[in-house]
Amino acid sequence: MPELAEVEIVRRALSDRLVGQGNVRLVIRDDRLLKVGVLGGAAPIRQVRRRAKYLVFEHGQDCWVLHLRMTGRISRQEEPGVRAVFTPEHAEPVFFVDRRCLGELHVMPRAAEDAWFARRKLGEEPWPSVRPVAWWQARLGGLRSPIKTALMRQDRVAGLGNIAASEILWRARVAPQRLARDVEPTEWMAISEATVVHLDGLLAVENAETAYVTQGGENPFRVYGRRGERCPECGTGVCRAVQAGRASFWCPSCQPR
DNA sequence: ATTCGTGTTTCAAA
DNA sequence: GTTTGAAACACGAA
Repeated sequence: MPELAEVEIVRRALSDRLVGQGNVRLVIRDDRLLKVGVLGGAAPIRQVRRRAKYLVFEHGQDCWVLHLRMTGRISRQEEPGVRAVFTPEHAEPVFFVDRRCLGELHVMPRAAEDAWFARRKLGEEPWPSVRPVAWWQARLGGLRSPIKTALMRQDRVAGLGNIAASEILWRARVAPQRLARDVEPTEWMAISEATVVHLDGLLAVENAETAYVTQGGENPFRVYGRRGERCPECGTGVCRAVQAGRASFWCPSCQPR
C-alpha cells in the first residue's frame, strides 16, 4: 500500500542500501516496468530523492524515476513478482516486487528531470511541515468538488492518495462529502494538522524494516477498510461510499455533514 | 465459473 | 471546472 509515508520509508531504505555502495546496476526482469528510456550500465547512485510518490535516483549521468503504483514494494529476498533487482557492488541486492505490474520506471538524462516533472504538473507537498490555512485555501479552497476528492488532486496538493484522504478527514472531523469551497478555516487547520499526524504516525510505526514486508499485517488505519466496524473515537459504525470512483470511509457521528 | 474489487495516476469524454 | 469511466495488470474473494 504505497502511501506517501511508505514511499518515504522505501526511499530511506534504498538510500541506505544503494548510496555509497559502489557501482550499482539495475537488472530488469520484466520489460513492462521500463516505460521510457534506456537503462545504462553500472554507476554509483549519488542520492535517492522523493517527489510526491515518485522516487528519483541519480545514477551516473542518468536519472531513474520509479513509481510504485499500487503494489510496488521492495524486498531483501527473492520471491514471486520480482520485476527488477538493484545490485550494488558492495551490498546485498534489493528486489523490486510488483505483483500487479503497474509500477513504472522512466530513465532520462539528469538534465531532463525538471522538464519531466513539469509535465506532471505536481502541486506542492503538504508534508512534513504543517501548512498554514491560507496555503490550503489557495490550492483547494475554490474547488466545487467534495473535499475528499479535492485532497487527491495531485496538481494542487501532491502525494495524498485514497487512503490518506479518508484518514485525514476522519482525524480532522470533516465529512468527505463536504464541498471544498465550504470548508471553514478552522477545518482547514484541522486538515493540515491531521495530514502531518497521519503521515508521521505511519512513518513511526512502519520503520524501514517493515517496509520490506508490507503485506500480511493488520490494517493500520483508523477508518479505511473498516466499513461497519466501530469508530475508534466514538464507537459509531464506520460508513463507506464511493466518490469519484474511489471508496471513502468515514464516521457519520464524528464527521457530520 | 465468472464477476468484482483493489492501495496508483493519467487520459478522454460527458 | 467537475465527474465519470477506462486503462495499465494480476489475483484473491464473492
